[in-house]
Amino acid sequence: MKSQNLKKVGLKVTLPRLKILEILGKSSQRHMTAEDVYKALLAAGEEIGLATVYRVLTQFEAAGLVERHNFEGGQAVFELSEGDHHDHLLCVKCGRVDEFVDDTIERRQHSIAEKFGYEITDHCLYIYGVCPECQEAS
Amino acid sequence: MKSQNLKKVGLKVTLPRLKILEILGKSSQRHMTAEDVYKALLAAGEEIGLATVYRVLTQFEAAGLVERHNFEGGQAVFELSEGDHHDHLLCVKCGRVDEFVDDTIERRQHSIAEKFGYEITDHCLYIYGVCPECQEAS
DNA sequence: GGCCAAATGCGAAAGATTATTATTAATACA
DNA sequence: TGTATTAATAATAATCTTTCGCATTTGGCC
Repeated sequence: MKSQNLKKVGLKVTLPRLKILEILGKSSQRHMTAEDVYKALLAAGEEIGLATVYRVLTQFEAAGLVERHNFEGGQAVFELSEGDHHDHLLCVKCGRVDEFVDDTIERRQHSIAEKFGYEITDHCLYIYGVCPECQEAS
Repeated sequence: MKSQNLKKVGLKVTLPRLKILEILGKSSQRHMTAEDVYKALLAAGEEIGLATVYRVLTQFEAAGLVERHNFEGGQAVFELSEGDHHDHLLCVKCGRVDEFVDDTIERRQHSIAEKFGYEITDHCLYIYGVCPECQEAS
């Protein structure tokens, strides 16, 4: 039950929050901008303001329910957290996003942070490139 | 000579461009926002508009003279390219930035891109954490 | 020095995100 | 279940970053 997730992190169970969680979970794109979420809500017949979308997404991020990514392009994208950390491959032509995990890289990151004396709070790796489909198309 | 760099990439040698290159090279911070550069120019007595700073930095990026990074925080930061690719460690408390290179990670990235069929155009790795000084302070 | 394309300055505009405030809804608890 | 309390929402305005448009200036070249 989605509402349990909200209660667990100390957020009131409200319609906008439930709907936004639902959109993030059901949409065919796992990575959505606030604007994408807003449009999806409108398409689903929900009258929820863009400001609320931003506010809710920011709260979800603080609560660890979603992750925010600053990909190139000026707009932040949000993705439902599912416990599993992963990194991203992004197509610069079509915007496609692939996910991957690499334990070797993860371990190296930790040893680098250690070497510099940092306590890691977060880390992200973005590989930009041209995906197979877009290579063929050109 | 800085002006050689500009000519080489097909940009006219103008005062704003030279001054911006100079700021990027001389400033104690290697990583500056457009606003930082603008303020540094003012402090140096140069009357160069913010719009010009953005325009010039974008051209420099296209020409490969500088790199733009989308760190957390909404503002892009720019750094003089010096041929050497490197990744970044960022302190979330004080904003300090450290640089590092790790060949193992670089190689893994390429093999991951290959596995997914991507042609890499760019890649960046940001590790966020608390630097040694900020750990002591808290 | 003078011409022409390219670059700059300034102000306005666009785009993304956050703040304000009155109103509404959810929760706790009688 | 009804009500008080408190937090959340809507709507709009504000802010912040970045870009655009156009008149003016400058750099490169003859």
